[in-house]
Amino acid sequence: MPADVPAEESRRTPLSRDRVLRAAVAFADGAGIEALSMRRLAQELGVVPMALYKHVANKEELLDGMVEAVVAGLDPHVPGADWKSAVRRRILGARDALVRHAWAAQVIRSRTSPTPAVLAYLDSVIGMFRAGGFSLDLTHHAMHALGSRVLGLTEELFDAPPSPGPRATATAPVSAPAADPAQTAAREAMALRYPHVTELAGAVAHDRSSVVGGRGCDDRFEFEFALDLLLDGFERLHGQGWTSAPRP
Amino acid sequence: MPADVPAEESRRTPLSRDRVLRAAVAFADGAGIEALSMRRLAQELGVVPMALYKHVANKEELLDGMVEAVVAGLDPHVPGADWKSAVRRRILGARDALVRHAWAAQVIRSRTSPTPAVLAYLDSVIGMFRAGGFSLDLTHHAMHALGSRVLGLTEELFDAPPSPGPRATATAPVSAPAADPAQTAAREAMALRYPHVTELAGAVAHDRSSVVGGRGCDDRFEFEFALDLLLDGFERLHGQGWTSAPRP
DNA sequence: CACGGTAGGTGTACGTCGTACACTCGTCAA
DNA sequence: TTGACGAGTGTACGACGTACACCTACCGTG
Repeated sequence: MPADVPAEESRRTPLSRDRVLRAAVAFADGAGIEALSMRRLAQELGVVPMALYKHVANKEELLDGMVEAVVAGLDPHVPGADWKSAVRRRILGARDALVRHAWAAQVIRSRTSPTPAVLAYLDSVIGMFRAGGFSLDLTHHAMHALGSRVLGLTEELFDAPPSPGPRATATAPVSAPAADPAQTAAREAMALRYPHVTELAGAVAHDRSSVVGGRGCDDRFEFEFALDLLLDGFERLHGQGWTSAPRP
Repeated sequence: MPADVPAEESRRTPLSRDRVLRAAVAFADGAGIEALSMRRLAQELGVVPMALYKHVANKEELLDGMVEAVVAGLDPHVPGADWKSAVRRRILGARDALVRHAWAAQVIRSRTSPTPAVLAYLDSVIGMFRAGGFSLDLTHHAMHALGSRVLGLTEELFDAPPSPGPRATATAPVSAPAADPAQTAAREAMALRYPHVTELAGAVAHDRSSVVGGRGCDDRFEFEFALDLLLDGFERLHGQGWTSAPRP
């Protein structure tokens, strides 16, 4: 083992949360998410494993950060068009990102609550429906129906906002460090940052308390809504003798 | 440490692959899939960890077995009806099972190739479309469009059948232990067992070799097919002023 | 009845993982 | 000059999956 390298080359750029995240994304892209461990990542960065913990709290937060990095990279918004092509392009753009980073869909699904960039993305899609004149009601069910196609997020997406979410303040660059009344402040900040998500979350009586009955929005209804929409579509196509590639 | 218990109570029912699987499912139902480890499961069964390996090859196979146990429990087939309500009821039945076992969707998605029971399930759904007069073409795209709603399986589902799948023979109770010509035998056995899946897989030119171009069936096309079906549906509903709960 | 094979349960051990905790060191403000 | 502080280090612990050698109770056969 060489005792002491001449002091150059050994100390590279001094590491940072951003560099850690970027390296993690690159590593996962190349070697797969299951190969990503704190130790391997540290090795990749030429550093001892524990050094990473000065920049991310733990592996969970590392994964959150990786999702943020990917989702934040989605292009801002498509030029003005009807809601339909706007939504279409936005979602296809998101899909492209998830195809580029094969691990991302799985990781996003595994997160217990959405990260800020994901919320921002959802907010923009909801905004497109609203701008197209969709009712809150229809927008809500449409979002559920799109389900995993709107990125890779499952239907339990809308859980977090109304809940006492410690995540939103912890991960987001919102100030509000602690204390009790600060929570309402955080809620307000969120309403400003994600107006459409907030509007939707507020308008819908999302009572998950009763699994079976429970008026308002239950998972079952959303599932059937999407299922029937698809089945009706199949029926229509079948009826008119549809065959592949009707669209260029 | 008690030297020697009176010899009763200590040796319970003698363990078996089935008992291991059942215990694993029960444990995951109760404690969550992330809490399930070989050691914990062994403890739950009052046995030393390595004892499990006499009944399952490794943890991967344990998870496969758990999926099998859940999926195999789906009721056989609904009484004769039009394709639409048949498919509908079958899928809702599958969904019920996945709701009962919250871990199942995630585990199914994580499997690299479908287990026999999953194949059988798919086969039955495909069969329903075919019985309804659907073309192979439309059936194929419909299955992709249903995507995660058909259980929890992703779109890369149809990879395995045409590939040199060592899994199909390894996991399935098909005999054919090894050797080269046995492979075609296994393929025939599969065609018998899952006729519709085989038909579909054979008819479709599933070339994943070229990600971008590649005539035939590419992921991108399937994604857009489903997306457009949904968007068209939304447009129609929006146009006719749809509001919640039009169906009982 | 003795006996050897075998299936099923055991014990020990290894390498890997995430990460707690105490440390060293270089930098910069006072 | 000092002393606080933040970034990187080293050591250690308790999980995890599982390889491998072992024991042991049972079996059909001689």
